[in-house]
Amino acid sequence: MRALAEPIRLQVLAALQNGERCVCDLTSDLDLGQSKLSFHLKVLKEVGLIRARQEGRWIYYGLEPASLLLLRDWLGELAVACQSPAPPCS
Amino acid sequence: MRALAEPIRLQVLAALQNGERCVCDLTSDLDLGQSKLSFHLKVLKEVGLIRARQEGRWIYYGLEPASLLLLRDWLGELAVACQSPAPPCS
DNA sequence: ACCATAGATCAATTATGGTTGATCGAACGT
DNA sequence: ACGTTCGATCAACCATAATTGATCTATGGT
Repeated sequence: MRALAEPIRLQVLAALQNGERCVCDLTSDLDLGQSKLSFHLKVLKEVGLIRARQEGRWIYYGLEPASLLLLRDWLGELAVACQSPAPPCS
Repeated sequence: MRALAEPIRLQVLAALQNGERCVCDLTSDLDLGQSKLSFHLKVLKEVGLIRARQEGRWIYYGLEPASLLLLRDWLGELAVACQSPAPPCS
């Protein structure tokens, strides 16, 4: 969850929404320094939100649908039963 | 999204999962200092994830289902179209 | 073998966000 | 009107995370 806190990382996820992209494309897409982007990609990869695939000289990053759906379902469950009446304060 | 970054705030959301609770109950539920809890409640309220309702001397906090479902749907959309083939790197 | 490029990593700095304790305001009871 | 309790707020401190520039590794081309 902390991984979603950073605006740049949300941009990265949005940029990967339509499929894999290599790092060099992402740097120009999002207009970011190489080091900065690499840092955020690492954070996203460590928590399992994205995955990396090396192909020759380039590395393609893509979303990891399973973990996204996990988060999605968790938010859904929160929203289900939250309308119960308040218990009286002790 | 930044509001979900902090572990304590996730605990608060979980504590509200089954309905409203007043601040005094939350402090004992989560074993938190009053000041600390108040700070995190403020953050969650500012982004619209929870709402406050005053009843006499007490204030009851509850989840805001609409915003939770909004986030939920956003994660769902991310996971839909992300399996497209990677465009070749320029 | 050599050079160029993609990308990761590291150390130093900076910025951001969380914690703590004290104080303040509002609502209630007597 | 007074004391008490709930909860918000503020200022000072502390911790964590992001940025920057340089360096390092690996791959591919010539």
